[in-house]
Amino acid sequence: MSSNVDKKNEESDVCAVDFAFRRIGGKYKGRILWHLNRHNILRYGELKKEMNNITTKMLTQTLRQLEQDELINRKVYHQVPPKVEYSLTEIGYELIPFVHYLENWGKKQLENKNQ
Amino acid sequence: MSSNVDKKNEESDVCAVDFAFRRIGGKYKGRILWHLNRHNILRYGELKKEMNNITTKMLTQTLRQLEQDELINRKVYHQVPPKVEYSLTEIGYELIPFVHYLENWGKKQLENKNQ
DNA sequence: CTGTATCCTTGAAGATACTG
DNA sequence: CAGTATCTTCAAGGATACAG
Repeated sequence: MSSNVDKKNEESDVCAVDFAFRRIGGKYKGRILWHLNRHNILRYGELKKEMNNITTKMLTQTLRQLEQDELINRKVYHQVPPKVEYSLTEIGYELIPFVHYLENWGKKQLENKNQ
Repeated sequence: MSSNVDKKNEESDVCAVDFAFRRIGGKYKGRILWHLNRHNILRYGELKKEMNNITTKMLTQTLRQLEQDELINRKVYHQVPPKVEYSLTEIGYELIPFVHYLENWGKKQLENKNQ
């Protein structure tokens, strides 16, 4: 792999940007990471309430993607009724500074708009 | 505005995250910012080459959005043939640290994958 | 060279009903 | 409680032709 990376290093850099954007893109991923960071651990239902109006389909689907990309942990308690807890993985946690950075940037833009 | 922000501060925080994600979401925005930062100024055609396979429709459309959100400048030289230069605004430039953060994060994940 | 204008395809997201 | 399963809608993105 490193053989063809050498000549076109710029390309692989861009791919990394692209790769990362695909990982955190979509309508809900940023907000889910934000909430999970704020609460450390959230059950499915708790997260759904925080997300306000998201459908179960979208929430489940998005959580599965995040889990597959290893940005979040999913811990199932085999009880009745069931209990499932979500939390950030280390990799996911590494995105938090960036989420906060974006949040502050966004706040700044919103303030300027409302003046 | 600040009156109803007090009681539900968390909500406005999330909105800022959401707001920012919409600004830099989409398939090409991150990469465009990345290239503009790298080259300072790029003409339409140069940027198109850098972007590799993007259609004129998508490139123009995305550039117009970025311009409207004041993340980039568009400078037209009324010549024949025309010449248009794109560059980052100050606001857009403020997103660069975040693009780089994501880039490094992405590189790290890609390295782990290929091992 | 820097775009517009159309038409078309695809995938993301939403609504709703149902289940272990 | 924590999801699945379908069906539908809609906007993002792509292909192609043309223009100032």
